[in-house]
Amino acid sequence: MAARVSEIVTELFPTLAAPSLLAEVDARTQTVSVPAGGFICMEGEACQMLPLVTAGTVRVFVQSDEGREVTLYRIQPGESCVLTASCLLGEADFPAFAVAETDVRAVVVRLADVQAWMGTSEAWRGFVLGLIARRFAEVIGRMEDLMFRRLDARLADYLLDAAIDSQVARTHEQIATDLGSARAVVSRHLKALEQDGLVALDRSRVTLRDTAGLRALLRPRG
Amino acid sequence: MAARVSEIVTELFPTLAAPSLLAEVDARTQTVSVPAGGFICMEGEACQMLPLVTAGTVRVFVQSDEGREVTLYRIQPGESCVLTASCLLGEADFPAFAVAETDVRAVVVRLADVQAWMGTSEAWRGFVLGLIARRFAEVIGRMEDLMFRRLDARLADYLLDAAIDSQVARTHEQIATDLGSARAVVSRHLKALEQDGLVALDRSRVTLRDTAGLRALLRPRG
DNA sequence: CGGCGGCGCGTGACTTCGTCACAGACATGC
DNA sequence: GCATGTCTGTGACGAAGTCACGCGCCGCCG
Repeated sequence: MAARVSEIVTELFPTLAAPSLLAEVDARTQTVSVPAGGFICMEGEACQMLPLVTAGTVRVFVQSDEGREVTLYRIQPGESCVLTASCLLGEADFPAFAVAETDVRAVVVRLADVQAWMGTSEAWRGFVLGLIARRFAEVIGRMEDLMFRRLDARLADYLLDAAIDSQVARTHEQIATDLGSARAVVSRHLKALEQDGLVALDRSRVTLRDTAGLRALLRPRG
Repeated sequence: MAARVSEIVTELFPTLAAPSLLAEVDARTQTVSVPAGGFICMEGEACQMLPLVTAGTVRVFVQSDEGREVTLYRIQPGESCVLTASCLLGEADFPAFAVAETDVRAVVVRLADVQAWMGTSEAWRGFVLGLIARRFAEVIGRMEDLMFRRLDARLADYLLDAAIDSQVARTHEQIATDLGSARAVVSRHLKALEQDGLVALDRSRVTLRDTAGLRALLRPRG
């Protein structure tokens, strides 16, 4: 089964497909599973592993003392938890929470290997640095979004983005934590959208009725 | 004068003090000056240089279309613009603005050297990655701050931190952009603090009168 | 010296958003 | 059907951002 790891990596992480690195990967990593809801990393922890996600999604978020949350980003297959990476490499504590949203499979690389490969593999270096840079930019973009855009614009954006077949199968609560807002506020905005005929509301589901109308709401910073 | 660069670097960036690296630094870098108010890097630019700041401070911030700003962090002597670094290494665009707050001097390293040294110098690698990791954590912490703490707590924090000899020589406008708020709001809060006897207000200056009282305001997430 | 213009500040009116509380609607299992 | 927990709707309120305007201080210039 060890050969399988490099195959998975080659497919999902094409930039890592350098022969010498893949041999190392086969020899020195293992795969793990985390069930939906499981914690990957907690705030303040010192990380010891770098997970390369091969299946499922991980949500990374910060949380206030009172329980309000803001989602920073999600890790998809083919990506990695760069916060973990930056903790490992910079010896800082993890500043957020990461939980599996679905069942997650990942190839885990040990701290020592992460660091060693930074020196020995051009491909590995480019991969890790690229991830960190893109995430950093993404988080800053998210911050701009949260600070400067009005909720109706962000909500419209979110709905258009999250819709599958014009349906968003989420509760107002889930939408609120993704947007960094509060459930009651999201409910009110959704109600307003419904009254304008842009969406239809059901329990745990929003159906988009007028995507052009929704797109018209994006303007503030869209 | 070339020998001087490695001396400056040794003093301000002690973790870079590896002989072979310093020789490279002497041979391949130059120093630059930027006057107060000068732009270091603009949003959307592709960066070509990595500046290691040796004197002065740089403010890195995001800006809304309407002109509202949020300061992400400041770069002090001995630090570097890690956003630049992450752009360089990850080939992403710079997602914010960086301007010199005071006259700034810096040693600049060319893109090619930044990348080459990542492979050849352990010290360089540790330096760059450490900077990125700490900044990433700092920005996330800032986001928590902005999202979850009330303005009076953040303002008290800011005043205590920025005071020199119990004086903060800034306009309400400057304070507001640092806090990611609006001038009018800051004015109101400062007025309230004055009425509670915690500060005294003059044109372009806040004088702290009761630091213990100010510290008592920090509690929400402090 | 007087007037003028820019900047910094104070303040009121209004909007948006978060918080809290509570009620009703729906789902599920018994 | 009934009970319980989850999801949603809504009103009241407070915190914060927006907009507008006026005032005082200061430097400048005629």
